[in-house]
Amino acid sequence: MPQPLQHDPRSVPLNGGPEVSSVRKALEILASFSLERPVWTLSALSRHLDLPKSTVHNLLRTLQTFDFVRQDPEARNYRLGPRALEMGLVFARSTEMLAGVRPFLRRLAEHTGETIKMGILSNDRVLIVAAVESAHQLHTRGDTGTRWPLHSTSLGKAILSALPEDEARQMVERYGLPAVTPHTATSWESLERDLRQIRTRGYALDLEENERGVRCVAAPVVDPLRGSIAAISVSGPKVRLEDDRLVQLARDVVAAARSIRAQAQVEES
Amino acid sequence: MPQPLQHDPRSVPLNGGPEVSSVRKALEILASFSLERPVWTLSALSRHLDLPKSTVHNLLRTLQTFDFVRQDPEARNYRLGPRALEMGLVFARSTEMLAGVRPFLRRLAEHTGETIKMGILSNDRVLIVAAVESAHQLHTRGDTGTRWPLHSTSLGKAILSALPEDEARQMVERYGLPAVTPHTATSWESLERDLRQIRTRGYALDLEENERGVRCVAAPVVDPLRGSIAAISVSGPKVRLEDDRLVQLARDVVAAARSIRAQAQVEES
DNA sequence: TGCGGTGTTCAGCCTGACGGGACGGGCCAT
DNA sequence: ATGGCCCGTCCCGTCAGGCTGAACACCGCA
Repeated sequence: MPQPLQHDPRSVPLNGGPEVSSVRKALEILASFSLERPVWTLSALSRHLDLPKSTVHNLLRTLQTFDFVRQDPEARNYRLGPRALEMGLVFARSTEMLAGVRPFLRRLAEHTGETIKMGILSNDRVLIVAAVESAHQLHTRGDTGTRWPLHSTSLGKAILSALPEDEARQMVERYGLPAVTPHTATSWESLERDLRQIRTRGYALDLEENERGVRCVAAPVVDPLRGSIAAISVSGPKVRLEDDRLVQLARDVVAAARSIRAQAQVEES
Repeated sequence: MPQPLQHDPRSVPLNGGPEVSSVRKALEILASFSLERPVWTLSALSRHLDLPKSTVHNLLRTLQTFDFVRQDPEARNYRLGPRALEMGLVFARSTEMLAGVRPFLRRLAEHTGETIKMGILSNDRVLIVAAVESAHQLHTRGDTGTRWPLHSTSLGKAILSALPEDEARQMVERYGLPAVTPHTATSWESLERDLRQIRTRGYALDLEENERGVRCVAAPVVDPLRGSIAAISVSGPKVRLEDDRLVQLARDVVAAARSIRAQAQVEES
């Protein structure tokens, strides 16, 4: 069963130049809080990040004074603080494309009956920023806040397809191409062939590349001014998404992506 | 005209013990990004925080590698990155009380016809975490992500009323009691009298204490397990919120707060 | 062609972050 | 009770590494 990604201390991108290591450690602490593991004890963090307890303690104390992290008074364990939410809200509301997408996603969900997700690039993976779940008994989850690999998901591939090729390649190789299912592309060459197709036809497919039995179609949403790139997808069980329906869904997704971009442009006033 | 609060470099709470100063600086950078000022240049940050440009530059570089901050490739200015959103989502979805409140707020908004807000404590102020705006032509804004003083708002006072008295006092005095309008309580003693009343009757009023012509009623929502405290409010123009209607609205708000708490408890499974 | 604005780089000094180790308190099973 | 084990907290000596000021490159404007 594929899992959304937890923070992995190894994989951190380099963008040249020296870093402030104490800040890096503090950010690694922050990044450790995920949907799957929203609560940490000091010692667990210390083991997870392979840092002495006292170091983690110092950093946590500093994070606490800003309410980025909070300590439960009795259980003494740590979780994110309201400051985290504040930053998220500021990001969301100051990013034009994200501001008014929900209605579009909802409409697409109603029209297709399947789960709709929207994702953006975050640290070499796709972060789900908005989702509307299908009403069907059998459906894919739409968990906002989770992160997934670029190379095994339709959202990821859609985003990659809209990126300059060398950037795309760097990102993919920084994270690697693990075989999530037997259908996952595990070499840049095969992925690259896929991306070329995606660019010409305008949408990306995921045929059980990230989870057995699940198919998806995604289209990129590019904000021409300021190069931020998002993607939206329709996903569902293979039994409902046979080949010919997939083509129809692709059309719907591409159309929705276009109208989101159009609306974002209008709002740039 | 009252403004939501920007980050103020001076006012930062102390919780005893030493801090990691480079981390503190990095967090001050993050906290500088607000709804009112979501984009910064390096030099502006350096002036704002009174730090050398090279220092800010180092810190920004580190924040960038984790996608907490992004630099626009051509404009070269900085804004928050997707990682900020991720943290916000993790916080929101791992905080039981916040998970399913929107329907309650929407219902209350429909029933009262006025703007509904929900706020939590963040760094000695109230952070608006969710809101539904009134459909009336004339209405108060519901800007999520903004922060307001504790002593001059109904949300703030409702939260204070649910806190141990000494904690409440510390928070208020850390921030100070500026006179936002002529009706604002400017001494702890007068505020304290107000809080006592709030505790006995269960709701807080704001009679033009934060903005001329605006009245609000708020009730606290306490999560008994794990001491997190929120509040919800109804706010609108004085002309629609005369004395007797306020009493009715107070009843509605208190009832809504109760049902939110009840639902949160159920979900603690 | 300068001037004021931006962001970036570098190297040396000295601070202040780091981490080992000691401490105190719950909790559980012995 | 008693020990073991986990938790978080504290302190202080050491020396890596963060901080900074100055120099630099770039851009747009006058």
